Amino acid sequence: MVSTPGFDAKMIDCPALVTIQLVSGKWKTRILWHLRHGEAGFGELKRALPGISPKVLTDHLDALVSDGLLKRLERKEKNVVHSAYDYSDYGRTLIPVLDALGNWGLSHRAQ
Amino acid sequence: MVSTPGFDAKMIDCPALVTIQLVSGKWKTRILWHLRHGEAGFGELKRALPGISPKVLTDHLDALVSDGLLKRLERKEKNVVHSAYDYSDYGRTLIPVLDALGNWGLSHRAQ
DNA sequence: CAGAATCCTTATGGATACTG
DNA sequence: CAGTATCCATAAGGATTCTG
Repeated sequence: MVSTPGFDAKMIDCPALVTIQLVSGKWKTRILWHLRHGEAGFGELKRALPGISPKVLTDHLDALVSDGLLKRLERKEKNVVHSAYDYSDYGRTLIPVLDALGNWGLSHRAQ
Repeated sequence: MVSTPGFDAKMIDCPALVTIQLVSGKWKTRILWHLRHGEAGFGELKRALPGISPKVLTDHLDALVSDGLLKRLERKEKNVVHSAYDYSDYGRTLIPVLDALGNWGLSHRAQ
């Protein structure tokens, strides 16, 4: 898994670490970034992230759901299961922070 | 090393990833957090980060310097070498972003 | 479709002893 | 003091195949 461990005492020295832990992982920010446009299904995410394997996508989504940033929506049409992922209310509060990260990244690494 | 690879094309889809990459690493945010109070020597950092090994501290500092966030200051008193690390001007622009991360971490994980 | 199961490679971090 | 040099453990990520 890529999930976040419990609340480590060491984090007290560094509040930023708490947040970083939640979004660290090779594909987590890209998943979160993609979902800014609204929910997306497993397959859509897979297509949006060329190169990711189903196992790794599952790992990352599980971690994000388990950390409470995303919620999983399951719909059954007939006997076909379709699942989608979207921000939870809690996760949505992180978006401005992701914006701050993104803006810094753009202005300091672009060109 | 813990240094950041070149500018990956995939990052274009996710500007936040650019920033995250620079501060990902078990001790990087803690190092950066500590340096907010001003420069610190190798030994001081080591003491401030209980549990870190000299090799890992070196790895992380090298990465941060190589990514341009920190600068290394070397002073020779007699034949004794003392080195200290501090934010570069470039690195200092990241502080508000670290604050955003820290504030989110405090308000959403504390209690 | 949406994963689960397996197996495998490598990156990251760590312990310890040593050095200019 | 400020690191190097080694060797080691584990976690993170990946490729592939299979299934309800």
